[in-house]
Amino acid sequence: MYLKSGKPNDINQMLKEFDGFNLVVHNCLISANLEWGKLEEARQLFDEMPERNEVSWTAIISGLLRYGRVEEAIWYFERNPFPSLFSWTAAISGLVQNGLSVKAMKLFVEMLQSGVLPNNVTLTSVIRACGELSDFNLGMCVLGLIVKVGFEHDLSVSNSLITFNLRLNDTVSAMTIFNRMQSKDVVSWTAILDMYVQIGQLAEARRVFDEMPERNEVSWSTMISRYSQSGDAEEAVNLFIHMVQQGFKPNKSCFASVLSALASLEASVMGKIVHGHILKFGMERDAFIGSSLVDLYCKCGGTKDGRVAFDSILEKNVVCWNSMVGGYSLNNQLEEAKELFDKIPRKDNISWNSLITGYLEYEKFDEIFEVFSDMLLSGERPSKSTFSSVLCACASLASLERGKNLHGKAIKLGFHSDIFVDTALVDMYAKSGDVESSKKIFKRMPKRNEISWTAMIQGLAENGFAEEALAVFEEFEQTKSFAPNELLMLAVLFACSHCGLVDKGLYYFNSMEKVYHIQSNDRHYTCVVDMLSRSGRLSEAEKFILDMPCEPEVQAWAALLSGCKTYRNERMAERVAEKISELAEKNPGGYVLLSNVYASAGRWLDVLHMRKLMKEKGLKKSGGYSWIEVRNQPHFFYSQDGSHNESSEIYGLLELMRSEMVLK
DNA sequence: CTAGGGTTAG
Repeated sequence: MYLKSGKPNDINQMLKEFDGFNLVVHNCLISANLEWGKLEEARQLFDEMPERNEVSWTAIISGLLRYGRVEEAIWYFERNPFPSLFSWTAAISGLVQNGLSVKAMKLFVEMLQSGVLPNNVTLTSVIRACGELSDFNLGMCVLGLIVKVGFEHDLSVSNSLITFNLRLNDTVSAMTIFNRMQSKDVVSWTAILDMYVQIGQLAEARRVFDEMPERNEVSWSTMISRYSQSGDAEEAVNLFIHMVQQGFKPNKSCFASVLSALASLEASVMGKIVHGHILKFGMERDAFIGSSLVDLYCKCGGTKDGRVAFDSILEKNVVCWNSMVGGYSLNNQLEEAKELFDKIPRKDNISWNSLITGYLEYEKFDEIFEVFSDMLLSGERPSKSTFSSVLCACASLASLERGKNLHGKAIKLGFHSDIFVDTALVDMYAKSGDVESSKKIFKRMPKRNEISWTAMIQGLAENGFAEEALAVFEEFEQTKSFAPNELLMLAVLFACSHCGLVDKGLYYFNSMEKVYHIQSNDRHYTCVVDMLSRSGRLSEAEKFILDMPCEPEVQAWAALLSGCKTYRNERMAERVAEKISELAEKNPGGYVLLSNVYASAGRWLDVLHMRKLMKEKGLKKSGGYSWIEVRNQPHFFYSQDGSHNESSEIYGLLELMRSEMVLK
């Protein structure tokens, strides 16, 4: 009683005052110290004992294993003069818990050879090891032994067998065992609940949960984490609230799951309340909870609070570091991200990807290639998400050479038919102007999602193959595998606009809400205005833009203005220009756009006027530019001037080529 | 001495 409720120091003090030595009291003290996490004290007590029995040995072995001190535990195990069933079991289960299932199985065989028969506890650990190894045959051997020793109707053993079958995706066997069990406990029910989630039947899992005869914090935790993992964060949080209301005390796993759900909802207020509870229980130093807290605060934009949570984690694992690096990346604190990244003691794949994703989000492309080559040098194997990020950078830079190189690496690493990598490749080749390669990859993709289709349609349209883009869209509609999304429809409208299929475009635009139930946004409207303006249906375009339910983009007016210029409608041009000037007052981009629009319309005086106006207002947005890559080196061409240092040569050559073409 | 639940990127 005293040991369970008392403070370790008081009791250790008592022991010193205790006259003489009592083996039983001493053993109790060792287990108590282990319970309190006082590993060194427990070890010292053990080492100083004048005599030890099998309980002492078992306690120290299992205690060391509980804290992951495998080698020391084995050292004691090998010197144990009383190799009883208990100490064998302690060693085997400890090894399994530390992920050393092969070692555990070897020990189990040794145990059998030494003539000791397993009990139900030993068997549960051994079955778990078979499951971790996903070894069906090994599992069947153990099952034979179970039947032989007569434990096939044991509750714990049956529970373990359910999990073993689930791990091997044999839900039928798992269900059979569950149904045949005479008595079931909360573990059995929780396992079967998880089975329904595994086969994708979350609703059925919820039914099991609601009808379970008995629930504990693990059952709650399972259900909450499953909701969170399958993207239903609201339901996860709801369930958490119910759990607390019903008087269950959430444990670490549960807090970690609910924090993750709150992070995806960016619910900072609720997050702070939960954080309060965690502080009350003193669990904020835990690695699982800590990394979830870091993630929560960073997703809500508070990297400072995130950092405080990070710094208070006692034993940081790689996930903690990754969460913090990802948090900085997310909030455009890329220097902090890199600085922290460099300090990660043992980086994993996600560490690299978190940093790369940050650079991608904020368009720091050079850094991406730098980090990527560091990654390769460090020996870390890029994953499919590494490839999709780095390929995306190549696409943004239209960097064909680098893209091809990556394509080769991806094939070598066996990512050639991964949906994410393939989509990134389709996009990269299309953006770099190599439509043929883009098409080739798209055609042989075994599976496609809406992003793959969008990349292909957009890619074709942008490279001047608008009709083909529309043909691909029609092919998409025939697959009927999923409904198009707004981005896909934007690509379709873009294609219609670029091949003059105005009525078809209008048809698609009108079917967006009616057929596909997609809310059209300002970019879709701009596309339609562009479409109408290009084909000379100017008054229709103007009416369309004025009837828009949302605020039109400046680009919509610009498209109309450009149409006015092409079809020489001076009066409308005046009206539109007026409108653009109004909008341009509001944002700096507007001025640049306006000056570019005027420039292309040939009104140089107005251009000069606009640029002057911008200068006066202190607006410093650079004009548009274009670039091309030669031998991995980008060359930039700005629209205002001949800023490229070989521009006169380039333009000269261009002129020469033009005359050649005319001569032919 | 045991079975069931946990955090990060895309």
